[in-house]
Amino acid sequence: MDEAAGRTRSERLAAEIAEAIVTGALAPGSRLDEQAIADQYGVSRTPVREALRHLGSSGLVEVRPRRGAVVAQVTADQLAELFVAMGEIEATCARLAAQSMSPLERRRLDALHDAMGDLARGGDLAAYAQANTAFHGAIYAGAHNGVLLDFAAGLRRRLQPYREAQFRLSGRLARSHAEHSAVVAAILAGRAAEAHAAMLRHVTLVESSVEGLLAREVTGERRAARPEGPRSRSG
Amino acid sequence: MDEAAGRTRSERLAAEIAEAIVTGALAPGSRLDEQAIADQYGVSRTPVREALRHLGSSGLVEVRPRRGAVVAQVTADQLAELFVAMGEIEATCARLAAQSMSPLERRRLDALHDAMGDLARGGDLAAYAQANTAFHGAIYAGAHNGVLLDFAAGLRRRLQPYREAQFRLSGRLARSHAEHSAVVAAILAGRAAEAHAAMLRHVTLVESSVEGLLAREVTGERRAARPEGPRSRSG
DNA sequence: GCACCGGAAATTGCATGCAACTTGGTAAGA
DNA sequence: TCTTACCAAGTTGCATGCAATTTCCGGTGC
Repeated sequence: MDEAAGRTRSERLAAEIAEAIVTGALAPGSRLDEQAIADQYGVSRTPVREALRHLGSSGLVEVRPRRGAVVAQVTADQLAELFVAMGEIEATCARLAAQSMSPLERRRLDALHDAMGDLARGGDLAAYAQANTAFHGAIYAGAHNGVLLDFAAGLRRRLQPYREAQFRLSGRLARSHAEHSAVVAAILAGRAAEAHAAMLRHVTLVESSVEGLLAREVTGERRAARPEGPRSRSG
Repeated sequence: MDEAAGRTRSERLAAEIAEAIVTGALAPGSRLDEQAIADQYGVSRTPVREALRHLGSSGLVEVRPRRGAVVAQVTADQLAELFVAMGEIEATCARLAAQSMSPLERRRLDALHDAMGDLARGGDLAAYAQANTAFHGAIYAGAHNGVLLDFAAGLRRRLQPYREAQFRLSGRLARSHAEHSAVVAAILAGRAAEAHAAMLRHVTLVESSVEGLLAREVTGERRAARPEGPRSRSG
């Protein structure tokens, strides 16, 4: 039946709404009407409210007191900040991983990296993207720090839509794999500072390539999405 | 009178409960009975539930589905992870601050640091602790990254109880100020890598001094595992 | 004596209802 | 025509009530 029986309705709602957001089914800026969502899922407003609050504290939705919730509107500035933070956290995890990964973890990272080389040469975008998530996840885990792991995972989820777009660029796969090679080599050799630098360089390049896409999307976007309201975003 | 009039009851409740936790009025592990809290604050359970969920996602309380909420129980291992993460984030902010602080921000940081020198020499623990929060906050802000700022502020709040204990140690004030000097000098000169290293060293020293206190506190309450987890797994 | 089992109390999760606030639209006045 | 006041509709915040689950406690069997 429902294998999620142990979880509460609000948890399942939060998971479903989050899925709808990261997959793009709910566009940024969309209003999240409590009653409408409640009707849609056949529950009352109470668990919907809890789910929205939960997503609010994870940054996926923006809850404004007495004014309802909307799918988090990521401005260009905020996206840049997210990418910088992501890069720094990933680089930190890479440095810690170089210091404290177990031999088994290192072997697995190496094997995963090798397998991704085949995927990159084969040009399988979807498979590479999935393996890429596992690759970065392995490095987060290798840092042996649950706090950083949670933070990195949350950031990655928020950046998921923008990150996927980046792989559509031709030639990014081989380049991504080459950058990974530098990271893996440093981690396997235990060269912490080098692992940090290599990962930071990698994510910074991802960021700059995404920024190109974003510039087109944000500035050239038609009114179809209808952002909630042009609030003065001077900062 | 009530300057929090614009905020909702659940927000005020969250702030008050958080205050009670970080000040130690609510001990770690305490059960947080919804009805009891509701009666205590003269509200219904609904806003209490929302406040508890909010605090749950910030890490201050642990909410277990269908089993109620308790003040987050921080084990020795988790505390170590929190300090490591805090140190890495602070160091990252220091490096970014060295790169991107405005001249005004640098002057203000320098002035604050000077003022803290007087407080340290005067031995005013409370004033120094307050200024210390402002000092680190200035560096978070100097990184010009709201994501890292939020993360650092959240971590700092969770570590607040343990951090305060550390200042009670004699001689820590002068030592703290000396370590700050290295950080400030690097930031003002724009030496990013040096700022990173100096801040990491500073926070690591704070961590090790707190670990001594914690060892006594934790073992006094309940027999805990060895403070240093087995990093290299045998098997 | 100890483990196991069953029922009652307590507590959480959710549904429903109402009041307060926000918002969109309309009309009056300058 | 633009601004402002106001009113109505819609939405959120909160209180209350009920059902489901957990927890506690006493009894029973081994």
